[in-house]
Amino acid sequence: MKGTQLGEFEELVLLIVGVLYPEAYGLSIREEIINQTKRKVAIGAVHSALSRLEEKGFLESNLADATHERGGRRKRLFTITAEGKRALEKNHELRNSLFSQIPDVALKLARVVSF
Amino acid sequence: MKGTQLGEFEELVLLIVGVLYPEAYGLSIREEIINQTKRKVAIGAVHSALSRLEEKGFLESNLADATHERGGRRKRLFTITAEGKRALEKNHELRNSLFSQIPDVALKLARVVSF
DNA sequence: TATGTTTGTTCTACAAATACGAAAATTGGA
DNA sequence: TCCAATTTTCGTATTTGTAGAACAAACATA
Repeated sequence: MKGTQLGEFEELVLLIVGVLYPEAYGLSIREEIINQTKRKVAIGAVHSALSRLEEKGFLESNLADATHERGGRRKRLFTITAEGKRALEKNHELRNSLFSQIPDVALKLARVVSF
Repeated sequence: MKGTQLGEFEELVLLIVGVLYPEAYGLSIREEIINQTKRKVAIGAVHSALSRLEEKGFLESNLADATHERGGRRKRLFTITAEGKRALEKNHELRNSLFSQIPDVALKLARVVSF
C-alpha cells in the first residue's frame, strides 16, 4: 500500500492505542493485541508500526515520568491525533457501507456450508 | 502479517467481490474499487490480490461461458467461500468491538482540533 | 480463414508493510 | 557500583501491495 493508506496491522494498533488511553505504550499495546485477537505479535512489530503511524501523523507520543517501581526505562505514551481519528472513522464508514451492500445471496452458499 | 491474516487491500477486494455478486471479475472489481473509494488501482494489483485470496481459501473462481459481446477473453468469476465469509465477519466484529471500547476522552483533543 | 480490435487474465518485478528477536538503554534497589 | 527489571531501538527476513507489459481469447469484418 502506498503513502498514507492505513495498513491492516497499523489500523489495529491505532485502535488499541485508543482503547488503552492514556496508558498506551509498546508493551501494553502488545499485550492488549494478544488478549483481544489471540494472535501472537512480536514487540518489534508493534514498535515499528507505532513509528510509522507517528510519521504519518496519526499518532503522537511523549515520554512519561519515571515510575517509582523497581526498574524500567521511561515509557513512551502514545495518543491518537485528529488526523488519526479521521482516518479511523473513514475506514470504519467505508467498511460498514460495503458490508451493507453485499447481497444476501452472495453469502448463501457460504451459509449452507458453515451452518 | 503471517499466514492467513487478511491484508488491508485483500479485505477490500473480498468485500467488493461480495458487493458485485455474481458478476465479480478482475475488471469489474477494479472499477468498483475506484468508484467506491476514489483511489487508483492497477489491474495487476487486483489480480494478484485475487489469486492470493484464492490460495488462502477465501475465494473460489471459475471461468464463465463466453459472452456474446464484442470481444474478450472469458471472465473468471469470483465468489466468497465459507471461510472468506467467516474471516470478513470476524474482522468486522473485532473492529466494531474495539471501536466501541475507545473512551471518549481518548479522542477529546482530536475533537477540539477538528471541530 | 486471416486479420484487426476489444476485453480480460497472467506474468514478472519491485516497493512497502510487517515480523522477529537480540542488543542497548534507563531506572530503582542492594 | 553492580544487579535486576522493564522498555525501546535496531537490523534483517518475510509477506503484502502495486504496477504494467505481455499474452490469450473471443468477435467482427471482409
